[in-house]
Amino acid sequence: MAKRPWQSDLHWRRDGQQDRAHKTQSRVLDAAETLFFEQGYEATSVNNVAKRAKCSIGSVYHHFKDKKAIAFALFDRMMADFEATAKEAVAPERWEGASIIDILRGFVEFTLINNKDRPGFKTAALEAVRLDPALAGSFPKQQRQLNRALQSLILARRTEIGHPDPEFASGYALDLLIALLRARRDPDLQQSQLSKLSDKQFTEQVLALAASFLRLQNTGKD
Amino acid sequence: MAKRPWQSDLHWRRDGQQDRAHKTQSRVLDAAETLFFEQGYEATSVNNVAKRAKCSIGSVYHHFKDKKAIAFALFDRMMADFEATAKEAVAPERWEGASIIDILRGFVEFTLINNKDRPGFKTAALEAVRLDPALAGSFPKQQRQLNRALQSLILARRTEIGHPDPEFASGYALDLLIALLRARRDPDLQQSQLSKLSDKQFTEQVLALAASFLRLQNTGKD
DNA sequence: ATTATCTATAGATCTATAGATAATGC
DNA sequence: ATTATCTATAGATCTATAGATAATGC
Repeated sequence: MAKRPWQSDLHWRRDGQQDRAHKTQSRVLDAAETLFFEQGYEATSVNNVAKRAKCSIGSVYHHFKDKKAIAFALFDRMMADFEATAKEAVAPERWEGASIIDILRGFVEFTLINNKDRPGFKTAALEAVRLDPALAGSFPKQQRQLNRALQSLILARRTEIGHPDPEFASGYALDLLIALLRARRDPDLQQSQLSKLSDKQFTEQVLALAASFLRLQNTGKD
Repeated sequence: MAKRPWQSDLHWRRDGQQDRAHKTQSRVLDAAETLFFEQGYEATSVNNVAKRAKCSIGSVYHHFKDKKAIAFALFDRMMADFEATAKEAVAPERWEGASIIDILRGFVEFTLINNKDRPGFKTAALEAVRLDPALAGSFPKQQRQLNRALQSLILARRTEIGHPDPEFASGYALDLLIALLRARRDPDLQQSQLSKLSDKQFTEQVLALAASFLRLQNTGKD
């Protein structure tokens, strides 16, 4: 496999050669993802991780050079997962015959599900960036790529857009959705009306807002 | 001074009786606010704090029972500052003759300035909540209060609102502004169009969006 | 024969205290 | 006389390694 740009020798991690090696590494990463999210990176000892992964501390250090390397491996795993999912999600053939609102709905629903399934997904990654500032660009870069892909899916349907500047409007509408999705997720914004809505209601509300901003024309489906 | 609900004996802190005592406590809190924000609570040693505050570690422990007590004192200070500022900001006499858009602009501008001046303001508070989950409600409660106060300022001008449900719309519009302000602040959302705008442009953009959502009528100010 | 796992522990922090010294303000 | 500050350090982690034992797969 080609080296990813965020990997380096600093991020040493053993190339497991046995089946159980891969399984242990996965268990360690799963344990770390949960604990780093719940308690933070520093508050989590390598012993905590080992215990939750049901292996010894020595085993952890056999697979990972040091504690940092665990965080870097989590970052790597998150980037790979994100890349794979994003690539599949924005494949043009997947959206043949779909309207702009269908695409936006797909994006919102996917994000809501992902936020629920893996709450620690991003926290761990941000930790890695703190440990090695050189990584700072990688994640935003990937998100920008996803955004651009979504935007070009939308602009391929620009006849639906009533806004005078479709380029600007489509980018701004995506920002809007991302901002609202985050606000809903944010634990200390639970006072808002946004958080009181069910997933379904939330989705419809924000889509209505985006549609009104873009001034989407009804394309005459059924 | 009356005890605040988030204070308790767990949050022990010496009642300084000399001038320099108050100054030292402030220096310690300032140092901690910065360091907790930059490196996180666990990664910051009490010695780090003492050094930045230009005092000894023994002095820190003279004023604060333990490391947690520093975080709690920061939380306390943030709550008090927030309360004072919010109370002044939403005083009805301050907004006599102002339109809804003036009020919203005031809110956005204030938040932008505060985010810039004290980036660690809220991080430290969130740390305290993690250390004592019983605090979890206090901050959202205060924000809700501010929101309600803003909302009632807006609803006092409901004749400007064209939206059929002013109660819902005004709450939702505030949520929208808060979400967009956060997205702009979020360091790993720097890819967005939101972050590319200047403060001035950003303010006008989000106000236009809120105005369009509320369907504000021009009240005839030239 | 190689790779993965374990136990035990050295060495490096870091928190919190003890005890001595200096500054304050009545 | 009281309060604030300092230095020095005990005791409790926590990271990372060494060295022995067990499992894998050629």
